[in-house]
Amino acid sequence: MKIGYPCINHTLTCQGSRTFRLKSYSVQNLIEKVENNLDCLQQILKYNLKHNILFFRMTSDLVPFASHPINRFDWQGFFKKKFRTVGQFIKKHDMRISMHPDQFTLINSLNRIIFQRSLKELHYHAEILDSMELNTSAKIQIHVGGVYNDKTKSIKRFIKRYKNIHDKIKRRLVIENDDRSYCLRDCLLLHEQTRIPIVFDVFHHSVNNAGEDLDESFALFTKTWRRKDGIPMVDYSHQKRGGQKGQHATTLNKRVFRNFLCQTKPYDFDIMLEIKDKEKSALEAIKIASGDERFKEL
DNA sequence: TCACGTCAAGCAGAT
DNA sequence: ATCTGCTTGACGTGA
Repeated sequence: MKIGYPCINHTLTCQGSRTFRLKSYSVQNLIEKVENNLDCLQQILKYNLKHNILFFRMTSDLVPFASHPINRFDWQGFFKKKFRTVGQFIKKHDMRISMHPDQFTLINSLNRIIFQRSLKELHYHAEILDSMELNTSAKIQIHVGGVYNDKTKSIKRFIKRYKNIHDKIKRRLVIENDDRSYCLRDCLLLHEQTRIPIVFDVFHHSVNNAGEDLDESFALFTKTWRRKDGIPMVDYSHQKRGGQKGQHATTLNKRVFRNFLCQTKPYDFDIMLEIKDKEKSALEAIKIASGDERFKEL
């Protein structure tokens, strides 16, 4: 069991995920920003290592506009050494990495152009992880996509398109149950046809499910991961106190988290904490988990 | 230095 | 019709 947080670190002063406007695009600008982003990533990873945080979701903004037609720059070649160095650090310390392309990445879109754009975006994510020479336990997680008033058809469209996707993407792609359209049961249906592993989002499941309790859910989704995929991944969050239904919590509720660890005792998995205060909650979670025999110490 | 309009991209649900 | 959330606000112009 490893515990982590997504994308940015609020303790460090470095500004990660620095991007710029399309209007100010230039190769010079791109190089500058990528350099900054990679430096910042390195700082974050160092911080994480120091604090026993061995799971991290890298921002999709490492290379701004990488999948946009405006980009004709060979950033993979230019930054080859730097990506490799970061990757070596990750591997040396046995860290786990994931990425989460944003909501515009839709394999099952009705619009073929959106699908094509999404492939490019996925390709970009795969290139990042490949440049770091990480194995296939480093994953790219997406949601199933839109429903378009016909879930059955939309799932079928996903499966059909998935089958022709390049293996470079496929070997890293995992799907996550979401909070309104595709629940765990839908993802399992998709898994049967595609063998895609499922990232289980605890919070999404609590608001969108087909009646499975936590234990049943874990029994089901953990089976979708094979050895080469690494151990199963879980996105963890809970309801923001006093906030609107579905809003992510701003700080970790320790009692609820302790209870969650207790309820899932029979299973080993890595936890991505989707809590607004990021590394602060990760540190709390690690404190709580450190008594747990599943938890991985340095 | 700071305020604030705007930023590549889509969908669903709430208002 | 318009706004909001999504994994993360932050860029950059104009005063």
